Amino acid sequence: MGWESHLTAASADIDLIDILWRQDIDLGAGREIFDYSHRQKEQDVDKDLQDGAEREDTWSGEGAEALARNLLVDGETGESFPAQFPADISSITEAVPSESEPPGLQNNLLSPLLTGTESPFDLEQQWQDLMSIMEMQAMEVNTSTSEILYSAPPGDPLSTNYSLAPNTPINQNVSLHQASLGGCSQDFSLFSPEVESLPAASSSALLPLVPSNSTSLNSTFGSTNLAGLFFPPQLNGTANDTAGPELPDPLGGLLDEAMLDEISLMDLAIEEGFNPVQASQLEEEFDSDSGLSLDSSHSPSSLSSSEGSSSSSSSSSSSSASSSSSASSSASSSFSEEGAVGYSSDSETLDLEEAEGAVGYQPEYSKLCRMSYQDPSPLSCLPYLEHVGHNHTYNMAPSALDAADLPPPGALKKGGKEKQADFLDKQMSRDEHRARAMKIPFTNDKIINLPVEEFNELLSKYQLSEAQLSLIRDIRRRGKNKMAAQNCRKRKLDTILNLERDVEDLQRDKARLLREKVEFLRSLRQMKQKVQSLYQEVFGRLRDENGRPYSPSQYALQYAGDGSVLLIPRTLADQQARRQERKPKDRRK
DNA sequence: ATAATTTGTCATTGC
DNA sequence: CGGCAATGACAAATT
Repeated sequence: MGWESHLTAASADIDLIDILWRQDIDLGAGREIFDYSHRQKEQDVDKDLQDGAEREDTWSGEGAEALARNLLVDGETGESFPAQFPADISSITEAVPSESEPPGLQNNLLSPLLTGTESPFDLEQQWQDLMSIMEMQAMEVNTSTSEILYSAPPGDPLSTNYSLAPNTPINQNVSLHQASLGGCSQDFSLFSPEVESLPAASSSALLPLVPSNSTSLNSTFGSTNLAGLFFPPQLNGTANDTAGPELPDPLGGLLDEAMLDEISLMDLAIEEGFNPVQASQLEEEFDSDSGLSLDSSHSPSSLSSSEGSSSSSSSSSSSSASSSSSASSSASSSFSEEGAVGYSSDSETLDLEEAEGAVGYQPEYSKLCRMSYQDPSPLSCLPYLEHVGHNHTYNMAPSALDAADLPPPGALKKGGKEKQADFLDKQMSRDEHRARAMKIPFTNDKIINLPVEEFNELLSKYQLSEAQLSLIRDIRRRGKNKMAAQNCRKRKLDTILNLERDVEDLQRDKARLLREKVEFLRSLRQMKQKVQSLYQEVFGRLRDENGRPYSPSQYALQYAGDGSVLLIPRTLADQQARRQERKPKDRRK
């Protein structure tokens, strides 16, 4: 390969000569100064003559960058994690729809309760409305999780009902890490102490949670609302018999089908691996997993910082600072030498990976390794980086450079200078060859990277022909453009990485929100169940003037706004429930 | 040997 | 106007 490349390079050189001619002409250089033959000779010389000095220049910068890249690469491999996450999500989302199918199951589950205690519900209209809403939600929730959650045997309706409660509590323990339940539980306690007694397991689980954070739930479940919310579950039972399908959930609005699907999926996921208790931890882990990605917040800021205009980059900055410091420092040094000054800052802001990528000298890195030759180990490359840093010597005469350049680390062991020289020659850039051919008395590195003032000073120190001057100008122009292109690509890469990070962050947030939603729904479901049991308890203990129990089919309990509970005829309750239900629907539309 | 990537160069644009 | 950086496009070089 190497030889072939050489050949190609030779042909390319000829082309280059033509190009140079054109450029020279463009620049105004007289042909007389630059004969074609001359050029050919020069180029040939370039090929033949392999200056180590120029090579050193190339490598110094590149080598350092290459090293940096390796480090970065590792980091990137680490980043792969986030990628996994999306897959999980997708799988979850895909799975969701399937789960949504079995809504009936839940109804069945609830129905047993209803059958047992069903008819006797004499609830106020509000109660019914709330209940209906709750039912809807419960249905949805149940559909998603019913299968999993409700595995209780279909024994007596009552037993089944109660069985549900116990099951839920367990789930709560798992999922209920948030105070929402707490808030609910509190409400419950207010309502009636008995309720808690029924689902002992659930209540116990709930109680501890209660104190922590009930704000969200409380807000949603205002004192008035609470009654309604709680009861809905039971209503489900009753509603199923009477008007289950009819009642739309007011809360249902919150739960769109899509949402439900996701939730159901989430439920599955949670049940599989996400314990509610651990949920928070999991979330943290997720965040940490991003590791590379870091917090979403980081990314946006960093991007802006790096380039202002182009993109947002971000997250990497923080991470890069610590871990990459060593690598970054080396990289930065290389940068300065090459002259890609502009973006050194960017590289710093960026993660190691990014910085390296930006520098973009993977090939160079390999080259460096090759250069090191004697030291195949990657670590050996590091010393080169140091050299790179030192490359300033570069400016020295090429011959001196050659001698001093590579070998210093002790690389010269086997190969002999010749081999290394060959390598160096191969690594020399076209412009370096040209410069050598034209006998430019200073390094391309200087030509390219020196500030204008120093550059002019340098030129003034030598008497250079027009051809040499034009070549130097071209070298400077091309060199700067080369670095600009590298920076540009680096920037582009950074932008992409940052966008990917943002996507990962958003996916993580989405997953977290879904998890939280599932947990809330679960707690809500449990609360509804508790309300159901309470409702049954209360209703079952009511006696008419004759000491006989009220028929659930004829009467229902309704929760009044003032906190009182009324026993009203079923017909009234149903009517009120319908009225209240319809309004929310219209709003939705 | 070919396909895919990376890197260098040029032309253009805007500052 | 000249210089310079950024960037798209194309070509050469590498993998």
